[in-house]
Amino acid sequence: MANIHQIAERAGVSVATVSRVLNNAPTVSPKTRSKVESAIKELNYQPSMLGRNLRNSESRLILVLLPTFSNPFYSEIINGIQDTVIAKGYNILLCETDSRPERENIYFNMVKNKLADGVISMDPTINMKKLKELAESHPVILCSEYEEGGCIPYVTVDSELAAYQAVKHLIQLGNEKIALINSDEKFLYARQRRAGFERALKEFSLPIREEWIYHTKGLDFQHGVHAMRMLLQQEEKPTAVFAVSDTLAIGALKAINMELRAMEPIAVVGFDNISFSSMTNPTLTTVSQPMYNMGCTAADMLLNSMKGERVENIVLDHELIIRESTMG
Amino acid sequence: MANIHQIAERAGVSVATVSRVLNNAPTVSPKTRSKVESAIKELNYQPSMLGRNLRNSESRLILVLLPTFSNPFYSEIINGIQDTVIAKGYNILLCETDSRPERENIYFNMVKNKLADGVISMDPTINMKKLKELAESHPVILCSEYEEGGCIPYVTVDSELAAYQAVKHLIQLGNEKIALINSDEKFLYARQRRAGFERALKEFSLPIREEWIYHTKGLDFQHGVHAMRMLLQQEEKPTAVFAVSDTLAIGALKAINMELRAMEPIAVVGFDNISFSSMTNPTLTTVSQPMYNMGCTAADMLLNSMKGERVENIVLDHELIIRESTMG
DNA sequence: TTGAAAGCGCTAACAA
DNA sequence: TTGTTAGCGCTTTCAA
Repeated sequence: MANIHQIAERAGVSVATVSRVLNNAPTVSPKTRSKVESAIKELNYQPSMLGRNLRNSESRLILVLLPTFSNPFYSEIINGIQDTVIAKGYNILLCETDSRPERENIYFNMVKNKLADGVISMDPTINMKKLKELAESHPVILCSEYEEGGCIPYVTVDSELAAYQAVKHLIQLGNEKIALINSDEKFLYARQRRAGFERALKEFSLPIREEWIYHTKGLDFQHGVHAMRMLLQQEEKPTAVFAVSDTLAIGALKAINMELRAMEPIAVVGFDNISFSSMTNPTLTTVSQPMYNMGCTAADMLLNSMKGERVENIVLDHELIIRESTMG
Repeated sequence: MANIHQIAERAGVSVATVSRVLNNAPTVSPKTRSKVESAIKELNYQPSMLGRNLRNSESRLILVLLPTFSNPFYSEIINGIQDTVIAKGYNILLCETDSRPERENIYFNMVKNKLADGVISMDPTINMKKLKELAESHPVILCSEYEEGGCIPYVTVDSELAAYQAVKHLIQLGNEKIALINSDEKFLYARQRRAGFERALKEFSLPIREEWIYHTKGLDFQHGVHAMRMLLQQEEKPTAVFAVSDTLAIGALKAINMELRAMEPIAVVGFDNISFSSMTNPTLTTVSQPMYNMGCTAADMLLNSMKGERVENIVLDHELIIRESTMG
């Protein structure tokens, strides 16, 4: 692989001139430019990012942190991030933390080391203290999960409102016994969705019954299956369920299908509108988050923040998608 | 952020010595070492990857190419790759080509630019000519999709055999009218799975009927739905379907559920064993590919290849997972 | 056991 | 308009 000196030599100019051509500096005569350009072609030269990055003290890499690849919710967000940053000449370093703190450290060091220019975190399990520390000296954006009253800019949806509307929908269908399948309430979104759930129940003077609130240990389908089984073991069974994630809701649907062949159907609402949610039987009523757009927005915010601009928090619109799982 | 000079100054040694401590060189006296180490601690120093990478002419980044994030098949493979390379001090640069050639170029240039040390491609739509060119001078491994008789090492499963076994399973269940939902046969795996499909039919003297072979334009659920609808419009309907991807099979299941309430069930077999496949109703019989293991293997092969070792192609075992969709 | 110095490939300030 | 040169932060050779 040729380097800039060889190009300079071949074109009979200095390395500075080659660099100018490479960076489209306006102060190069057309004649010189074309000499350099042919040398570049002839030697099939590609400027080294390593050299450029060191010199410019940037890597043009964006670190994207997510807890797991296996929840399709993240896939669409990543699409949005990737499309946006690529258009600006950046790339993404996708990092699954798997909720393992030692991984977090690796990634934070990459940023401190200038191996990544900024961070978008979608990981609810992240060490917020360390992230805030990082954010003091490096651009960081939170996507989806955020910190209330924190100093790191975020893009998200109004989880409380969405949950409220989802549960209200169940109530208006005539359900009075509504269960909640929640994840761990150490996560903000979990607390918010629970709050929305409770607000709807209170508004219609329905009691909040702890035995109908189940906390899962994760978001995999299997956790949803397990949660629903637990709920179905109650003496008095709920007639409807709100699950804080489509993956949990789909697991719940599965459990209902398996255990309740002859019983009255149980209405189910999920959250996220992952593509699989229209493939289940029945199809899943769910809260649609604008995942792709959320990714684009997070990326834009980060790029702006990297330019030194102040960025504002953004709350995107959601939508309740009504499908068969709440249509009897 | 401190640099190596500041550490050297603080510790009262030369930068060479600091570098030696950083790299655990054995020729540093314990006393000097501890002086340097405390300087590092005091200044909270992290060596810059950018400088190190330039000097060593490596980036410790592995480029992973995939066509799309939205097929969960890839998620598990990526998990395997990531776990393996992280253990060796590498990270992955995950790149969705979206089957867009201009993106491919960006990524190939990153490798040529030394911004990535090697490539694992899982993208069937990749420009194989260019990839081969790249592979002449850089480490490249193909994962899942590969080139027969090509020179790039690969890890995959025996698609033909797996398809044969899947279809044989359908035949042994008594099905004589078996449809194939295939993707575009420009992909090797599609041709191989079709070959396995045909081998099974021939072995049992069943005719191969073109009207029961449908080629989709993609692997999304919706393509499976559409394909199944087309098949159900045939005068003579198949009694069983083999789909070359779980996503297509799940779409097919959906179409069957929607259109056939009162009809005889149609048996369905998929391919990949994605986690959704046990959440459908009925659960999906499918060919399980060892996705995580495939990812680990691809990563190991690449790391070996980067060390200059010769690597052999590897064909991993698959397994037919029989579930409700072929149990009447 | 340690240090001085060259150099990885590039950009940019300054000079001409 | 172009060239010279310093330097980004690190590793490594050579010499002491």
